[in-house]
Amino acid sequence: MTSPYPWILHVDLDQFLAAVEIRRRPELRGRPVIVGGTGDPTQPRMVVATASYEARRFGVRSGMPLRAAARRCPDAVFLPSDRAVYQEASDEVMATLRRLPARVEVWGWDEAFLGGFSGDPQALAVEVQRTVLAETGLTCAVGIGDTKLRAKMATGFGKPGGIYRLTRDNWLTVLGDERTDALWGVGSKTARRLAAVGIHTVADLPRADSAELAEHFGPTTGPWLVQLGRGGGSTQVDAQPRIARSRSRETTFPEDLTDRTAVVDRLRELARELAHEVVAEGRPVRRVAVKIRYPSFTTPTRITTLPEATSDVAVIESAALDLLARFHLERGVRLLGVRVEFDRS
DNA sequence: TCTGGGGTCCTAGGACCC
DNA sequence: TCTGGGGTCCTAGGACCC
Repeated sequence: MTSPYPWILHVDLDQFLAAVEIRRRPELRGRPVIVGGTGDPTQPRMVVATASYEARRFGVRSGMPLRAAARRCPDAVFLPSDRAVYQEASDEVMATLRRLPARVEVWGWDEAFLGGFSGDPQALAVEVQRTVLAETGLTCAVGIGDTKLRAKMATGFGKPGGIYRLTRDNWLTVLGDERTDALWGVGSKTARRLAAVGIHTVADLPRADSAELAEHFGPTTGPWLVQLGRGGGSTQVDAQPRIARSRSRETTFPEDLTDRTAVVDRLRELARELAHEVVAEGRPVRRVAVKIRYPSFTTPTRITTLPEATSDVAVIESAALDLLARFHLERGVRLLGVRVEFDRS
């Protein structure tokens, strides 16, 4: 049977970081596992990256301070975040997906869109789950949709481990009464601003006047919000690897830095590390930014454009130090960050 | 519960040029 | 003469996502 829909699948690994940890330590299966920071829940200024479903039952969520997680779930196993291992596991999963008869667009560590296939999307979704589990030992939810947005939102209903389908036929039935911040791309701030102009639910958005929303939210964002309410948007799945536009390194210190020399030293380290990394990858740097977070949590950024793109580590480092001179450092520094941007081509 | 790290994209306003 | 209009580049900040 031919389908009137250009199907897209969205694949999302279940509790990815925790699942990877459980895979290498099977004795953890069934226990609440919390991954984040150094894995020491007595340390401040560290947060949960991923909590296993067992830990989520205690109310533990991503982004929660580890100390708060430990209060809610004192018996949990706390593990440090091990980026290299997660990247490797992610590569395994993506390689597995690429062997299936579909284009694969990687969307972060634990997500991908699949498109450009023919045939039954339900059968492919089952095949995705079966193959990923067989070859990597990891489980995933799969969303089926006729746009990327619908596929992505569908996955949420499939979690964990299930399959769900959202199309133009059931979009508003399923999501129409939900608050706007249920949408992928609408957060609490935008939801509040939408509510202020009388838009409360997903179904309110396609009824809204695009021009009026453009007045409130800008020429791109306004019409995009209306589209979002319809579940519309891109149907393109692009297998080309994405070329990063920027790269950054940042550190929150266990205790605020109060000594100017210490701040300078740490910034120098961050800038050098980052510069060496991107230079080794053959990516000349065009812009350099420095970010500071004060104890008050205000977080200004200063950025400069270099006269020309450079692969000279010393030039990048000194640009960062020049930017640092434009900040007040007297009241202490909670976080220091450096970002470099590349020329688009 | 005192709030990580790594990204992307959009908007607003000023500078500058014709 | 008291004030044009468009285009582009740059910076700073905000919002959002995983």
